[in-house]
Amino acid sequence: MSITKIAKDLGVHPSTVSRALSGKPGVSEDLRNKIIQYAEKIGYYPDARASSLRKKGKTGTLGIIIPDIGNPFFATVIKAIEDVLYSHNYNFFLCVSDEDPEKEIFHLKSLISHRVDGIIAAPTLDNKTKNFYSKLYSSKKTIVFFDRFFPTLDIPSIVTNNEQGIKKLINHIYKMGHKTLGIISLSPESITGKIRLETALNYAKKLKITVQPEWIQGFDSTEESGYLSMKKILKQKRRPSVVLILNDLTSLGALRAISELKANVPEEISLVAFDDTYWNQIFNPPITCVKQDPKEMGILAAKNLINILNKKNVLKKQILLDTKLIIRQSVKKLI
Amino acid sequence: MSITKIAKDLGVHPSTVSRALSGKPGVSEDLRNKIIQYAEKIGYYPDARASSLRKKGKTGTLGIIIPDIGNPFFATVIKAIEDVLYSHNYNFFLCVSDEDPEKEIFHLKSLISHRVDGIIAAPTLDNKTKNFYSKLYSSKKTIVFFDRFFPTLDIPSIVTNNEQGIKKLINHIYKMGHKTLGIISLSPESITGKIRLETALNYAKKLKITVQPEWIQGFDSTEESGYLSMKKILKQKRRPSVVLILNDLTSLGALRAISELKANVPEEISLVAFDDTYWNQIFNPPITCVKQDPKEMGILAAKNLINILNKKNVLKKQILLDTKLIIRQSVKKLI
DNA sequence: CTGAAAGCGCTAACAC
DNA sequence: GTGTTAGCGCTTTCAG
Repeated sequence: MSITKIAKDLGVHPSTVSRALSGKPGVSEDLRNKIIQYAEKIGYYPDARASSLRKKGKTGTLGIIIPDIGNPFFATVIKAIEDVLYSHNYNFFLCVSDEDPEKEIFHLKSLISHRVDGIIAAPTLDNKTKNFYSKLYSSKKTIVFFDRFFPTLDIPSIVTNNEQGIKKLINHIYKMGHKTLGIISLSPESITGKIRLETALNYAKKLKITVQPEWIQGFDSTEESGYLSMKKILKQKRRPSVVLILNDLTSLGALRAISELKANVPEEISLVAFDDTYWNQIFNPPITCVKQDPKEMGILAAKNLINILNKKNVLKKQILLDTKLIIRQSVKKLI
Repeated sequence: MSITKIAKDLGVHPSTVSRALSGKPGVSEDLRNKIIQYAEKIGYYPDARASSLRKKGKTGTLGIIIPDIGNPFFATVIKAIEDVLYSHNYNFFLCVSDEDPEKEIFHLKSLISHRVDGIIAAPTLDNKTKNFYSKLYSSKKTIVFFDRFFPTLDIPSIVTNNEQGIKKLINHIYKMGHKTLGIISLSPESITGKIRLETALNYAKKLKITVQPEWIQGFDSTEESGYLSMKKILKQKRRPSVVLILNDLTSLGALRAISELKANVPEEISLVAFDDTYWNQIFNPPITCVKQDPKEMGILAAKNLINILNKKNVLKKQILLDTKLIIRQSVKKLI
């Protein structure tokens, strides 16, 4: 199944076959058709490796790195990226980092070995990964970050305005009269979680909303952590009037805990969440939240990468996406 | 950044560099170390294309084809596959078919061009795709199907026992005393949907459960379809006592319709669903359902493929996975 | 232990 | 129009 074999079988030269199959001029229509038909008949598909190797050009492949496909947020981003890439004829390797710097670097090396044209990544924020991305970038590899980025690296990125989102939520509960706040946080390694938590604490302080240390729970960005954290908060004798949950999977767990303990929302406890996923609308009552736009994030990341590859101008290096407050019925009006 | 460049810089022969870097014997330790250090210093990563081209061996890459990453079921399968592949050092191209035969065939061709070692696919069931897979398989490509398969093709597959799952659900509602049943079905192209629907209809008939034609709704496998279908059923003056929903995304939509219309489950209407995803547990009341095992499906698909690639024996060609009935509180007891 | 030469499958530049 | 030649980056003989 190679151009050489076809050439031999048809008694012509390999270069003629190459020209015929790749639509280049310089072959008579008769011969071209004969070659194309024969190639189809024997089920020939050109070897992309050999072709890209010889052309010294692009491979038409990209690498995408995400921490977790199980998270609907990332699944949605990937879906949007896929859409753009397909319409531009790119294939991509999907790499899962599990937030593990070693695993991420392993994948990066392998992507480089496969000579991908570019990399779209939600990077694990760690010194090792930072150094590696930095090296790659200075050796002219095309990289676009989404969801997270390294503040000290000048690599294009598409990130949600997390501070804005948190402030919108806290403003809302403030207006509803809440003065005590609990928080279900994320993995301590998550920069996203760190930013959201810090913004929440600072802004709550500014508005004189009390956050007792024992009201801050969460050890991880998983459903399990959300579940256990919410249970811990609910079992305290002095509870906050409202709990802020910092992402989608943890809020799923928190909601499960609430269902299980049959806590009444918003009468006994109010709830607000970062991220608007599937379940926020069908919970009883529907959850007030701040919505990121993972679809837009994916589209922008992919388009930016492609623009850079095509040497087109990229308008902004760092894109900050707005969040949207969606008011539902999970916050009790106290005033 | 090539072996030749390293060889030139160090004044040795490319073949020596190759031996040194790939851990082959026949290089003095001193020279080997010198070469390895130099390679690291200049950030050299071997060209996987050139290497696999020359070795005439495997590329270490696979292709995965799914209809939709937005669907949590497939996201979970992918996650499991990724886990197995990573531990066996395989990279993979992720391809999304959108249930479009043309798109799927386009992706298949591109996977072949990239000379993937094997393909794991939840195929779109269509004559065109069937013929294409059939051709690929007879030309010795390694393929494993999951979630769906072509009954007339002898290609290994890992599929859920859909009939069993539906029967478990219908048995349950029968025991609870229900005599009238509505169904929210899937896309007419979905073989999974077809099997589930037919089994439900036949088995209901057998148990003398009535299914009026206007109680069968659904035009698609999406959230939207589930939402609109449930609304249609709820608005009828003569309604079934229980509604069976045939997958996860449609049940999400159905639950949204129920929340919106404030229908009381299970007092006004009972619910059972195929698939146990995130939201079944946090809905009020929690949804009785039958659970597939997407994780197991992914693990088996990946392991089977790897076994075949390693010429190990595959125990069973067609694996049928059991379903599990999870009884919660969405079905009213009528007797 | 190291070097030389050949070739994986393909394409681009150059002949005729 | 078609053939010839060279070489992308790598590995694998075979020499020395």
